[in-house]
Amino acid sequence: MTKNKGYEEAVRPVAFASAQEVARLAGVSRSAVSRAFTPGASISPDTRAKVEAAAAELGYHVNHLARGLMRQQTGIVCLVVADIHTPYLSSLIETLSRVLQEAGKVVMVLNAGRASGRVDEALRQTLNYRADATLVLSGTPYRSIAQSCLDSGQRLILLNRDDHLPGTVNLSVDNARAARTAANLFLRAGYRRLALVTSGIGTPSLTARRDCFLATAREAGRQVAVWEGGATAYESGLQGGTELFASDDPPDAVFAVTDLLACGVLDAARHRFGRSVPGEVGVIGFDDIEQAGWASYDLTTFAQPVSDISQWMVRIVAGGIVDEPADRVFEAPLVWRSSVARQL
Amino acid sequence: MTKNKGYEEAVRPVAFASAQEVARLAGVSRSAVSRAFTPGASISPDTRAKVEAAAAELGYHVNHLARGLMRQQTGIVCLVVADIHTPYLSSLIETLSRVLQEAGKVVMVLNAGRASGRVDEALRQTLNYRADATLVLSGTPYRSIAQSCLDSGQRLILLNRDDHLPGTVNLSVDNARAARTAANLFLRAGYRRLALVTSGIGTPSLTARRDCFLATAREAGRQVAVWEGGATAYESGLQGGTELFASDDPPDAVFAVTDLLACGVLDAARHRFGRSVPGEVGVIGFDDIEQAGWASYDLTTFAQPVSDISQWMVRIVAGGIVDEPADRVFEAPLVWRSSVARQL
DNA sequence: CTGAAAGCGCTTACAG
DNA sequence: CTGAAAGCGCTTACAG
Repeated sequence: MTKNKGYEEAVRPVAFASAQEVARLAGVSRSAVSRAFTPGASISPDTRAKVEAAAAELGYHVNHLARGLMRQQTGIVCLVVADIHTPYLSSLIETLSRVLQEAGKVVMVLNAGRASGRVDEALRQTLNYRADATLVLSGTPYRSIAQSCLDSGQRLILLNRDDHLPGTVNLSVDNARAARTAANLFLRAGYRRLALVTSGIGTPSLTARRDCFLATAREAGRQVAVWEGGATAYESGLQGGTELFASDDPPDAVFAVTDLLACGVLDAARHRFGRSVPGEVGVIGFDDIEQAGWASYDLTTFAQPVSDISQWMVRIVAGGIVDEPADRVFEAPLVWRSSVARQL
Repeated sequence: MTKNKGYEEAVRPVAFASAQEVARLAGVSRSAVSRAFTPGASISPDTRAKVEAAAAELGYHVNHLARGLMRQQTGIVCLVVADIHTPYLSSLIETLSRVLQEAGKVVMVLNAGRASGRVDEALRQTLNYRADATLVLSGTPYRSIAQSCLDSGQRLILLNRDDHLPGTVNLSVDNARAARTAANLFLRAGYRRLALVTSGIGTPSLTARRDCFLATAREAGRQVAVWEGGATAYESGLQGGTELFASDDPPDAVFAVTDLLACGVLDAARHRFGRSVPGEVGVIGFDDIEQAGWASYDLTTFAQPVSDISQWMVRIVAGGIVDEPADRVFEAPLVWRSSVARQL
């Protein structure tokens, strides 16, 4: 309350300088200070200079909280995400935060954990801080809370979700096509005993990859051994691979629905069963995480269009897309490496 | 300005309900609404119930921006960080954001890129949004801007920085001890031609690891081949390893100052020179990233005390540490795996 | 326990 | 181009 009383005596006030103080020092009005920090506002070069000098002297920084209260936007964009440490998501966050910042936004990260309900809790924070937009990178919000976001004027963008909530923008990746390509790659190369490894987490993306891979194999008259379990992580791939290769009819080709899983499968094949890759076992992953390119894996996979997704999200957030439908499906291009033979 | 005029006619107002509206609907004062959302405020169960009912009906969410304006804190904690996609940093962000949220804070991530000056730009944002605290995980801020943060009452915590700016809290890891341990491990096992691989980025941590490794080897009467270059990444390790193993006097033990580098070195040894690890070449890394535990690497390394660091940071941010010196050096425990022999 | 009032730090018509 | 004034949505002594 009296935070700035006694200001004159204090050597170094532990508090922020206000526009009021800057105005006083510069000998102009409070409004002039405001204008000096508003691009495009009408202010003479002279008073602007005076304001800037005073601001520098006082160490003044516009309070964006107060500004957000007046303007209809705060500049805050929320990222709702779980498993931040995961290679794919961390690169998405990396590039998303970069382009968002370049667009003048500031990003708030809400770690939604893996527990259910955490997404909704995050969305509530989003509302509390009056975010201009929120990008849901993992998990699915309940309709009611999502509706609240929409009602309050927030832009809500969901990544890889099935349920098209009206008012929401849905971005996704062409999982079906990639899964079909994976199956055909195996079949054409001459692999005969196909398998699929996926986690126990049934996100729409993973489910789509699984189903399309199975469908394509079936159309070609092939059975597919399916291993499903655990988290979407290396360990699950290692375990799944181990169980598959230990079975009576071990596969010679496995599509792992994620690179993390694929690395585990590959290590199981190579280190636990001494199988050569791609000669005895072909492996295909999905995501093109950095490790997929490392010499020990050199995984054939599909690249997440991280850059395209980020750019599109920013365009939506920055209001660059209006009236044209913002929903979009991005391609995940095949990245050829050496974990699957071209021809056996 | 007239955002809520015409509210009665609108089917669904695209705007936020205010405490004022909640008060009207609940038949209480504006203050009562405020109290209903302030833990510990004096309010009767009866009026609280009325307020909650009205709030639910209107979809009211306290505006934390306005709240932050009045209280002396915003609840915002900024993370200034570069290379977010990197395994070590992404796990630090993962656990930091989790514990911070559990402590009732909200985290803003400022991607400082790798360019110089970006840290200062980030710190300026920190000031604009009146963050309660900011944690600098990468890079070094200029004194002047750091001083501004301190002056404005922000808590400023720096990770692994050398320059102890007064007023700032400095957290670091015992790099010296780890590097010494690495050298001794090699020497005791019987490795004879030591090498060190580090990046061209001279952060205090990397420099300390390098210097202490070299000093320990020197004390034992050993020369160390040093490769230094590139970013702190797998590719640099691969290149460094390749050049070292191709030299006239190739090493039989290399300490890579980071796991990412170590993975590259190990792949160079194994895949480009057919050297067996740990029999012909021993490799030690630092960080204990997830990949260090993967079967293809199984890297002996030192674990970043991510959890301890996070917990300590949160205690400082939440005000749990007062008057006692908050600076701290954490140990990075050795993680024994199979990339270095116990005895050749 | 409760309400009226002042105030946080800003922006933006409005009138000059 | 400029200043006085109203208002954004909240909290918190103050007085009852």
